[in-house]
Amino acid sequence: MGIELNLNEIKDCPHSFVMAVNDTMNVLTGKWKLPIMASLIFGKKRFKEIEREIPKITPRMLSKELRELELNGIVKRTVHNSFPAVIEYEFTPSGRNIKSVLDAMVEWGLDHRKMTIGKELHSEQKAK
Amino acid sequence: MGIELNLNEIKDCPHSFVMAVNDTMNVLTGKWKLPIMASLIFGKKRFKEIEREIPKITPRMLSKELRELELNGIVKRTVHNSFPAVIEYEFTPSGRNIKSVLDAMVEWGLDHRKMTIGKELHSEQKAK
DNA sequence: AATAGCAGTATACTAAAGTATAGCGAAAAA
DNA sequence: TTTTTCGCTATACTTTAGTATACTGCTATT
Repeated sequence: MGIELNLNEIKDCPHSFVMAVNDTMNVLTGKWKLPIMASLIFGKKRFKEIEREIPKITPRMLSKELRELELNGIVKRTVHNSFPAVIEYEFTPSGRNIKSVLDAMVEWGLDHRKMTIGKELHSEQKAK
Repeated sequence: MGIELNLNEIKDCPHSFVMAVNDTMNVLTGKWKLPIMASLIFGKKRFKEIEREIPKITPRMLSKELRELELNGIVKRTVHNSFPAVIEYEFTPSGRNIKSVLDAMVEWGLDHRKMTIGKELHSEQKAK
């Protein structure tokens, strides 16, 4: 599978590929998405727990990003009907699968650093 | 390989993984990076060629994004000493390899759509 | 001689993303 | 009874990303 395109494919079917990449990018972009996901790797967490694990995040951003992740089907929000209500966040199955994308990113990223040693300063990579 | 973490790994070595993911995200984020890369898939291109292939891009953005891609070691810029000078952009080897990340994104993206049919409107995914 | 193409840059602007700070209503702890 | 915790929201602000429009110096074409 993949984006291996010959000249027929590029005329016939790349639209769904482009959409798929866009969907994935939508899930991953935003300053706090990855830290939030990292904090959910080991299981359910409550709002304040996540907030504590990500020192500089504001509740506004955490709330906003969690809502997006929920809308996009990455994270499931559960309200337990106890008093006071306990609310928990966790990955959906599909959300957990995004690890495969992160794996590919880790692999390429490490490789890329190896291949570019001495050719550039990686500190400049952030200097946009 | 990958981000498969046990409790030892998460204490000892995740920093390089996090940096690797960040490097990859830096390469992929920005409205025009993917279209530009798509236009370079089949080989070298000149500035104006790329510009023509991406109808709504402005020369300012094209210039900026190409410069970033170059700084990040994804794209190579070559000035041929003909008159007038012809300037060409092409992938570096490492840049070409990022296809592996895009493949993973296509795969997850398609899968994710299948898994969430009926559960959400994908049009909402863009509505941040 | 005038026009068009190349490879961009300059300046000014709008829109989107992110931050800072404060506060809410309910309940539990001190 | 005051304070703290939970799970957020509201308002205002700053910063970053992207757009619009014009222009440059050079060469080639008409």
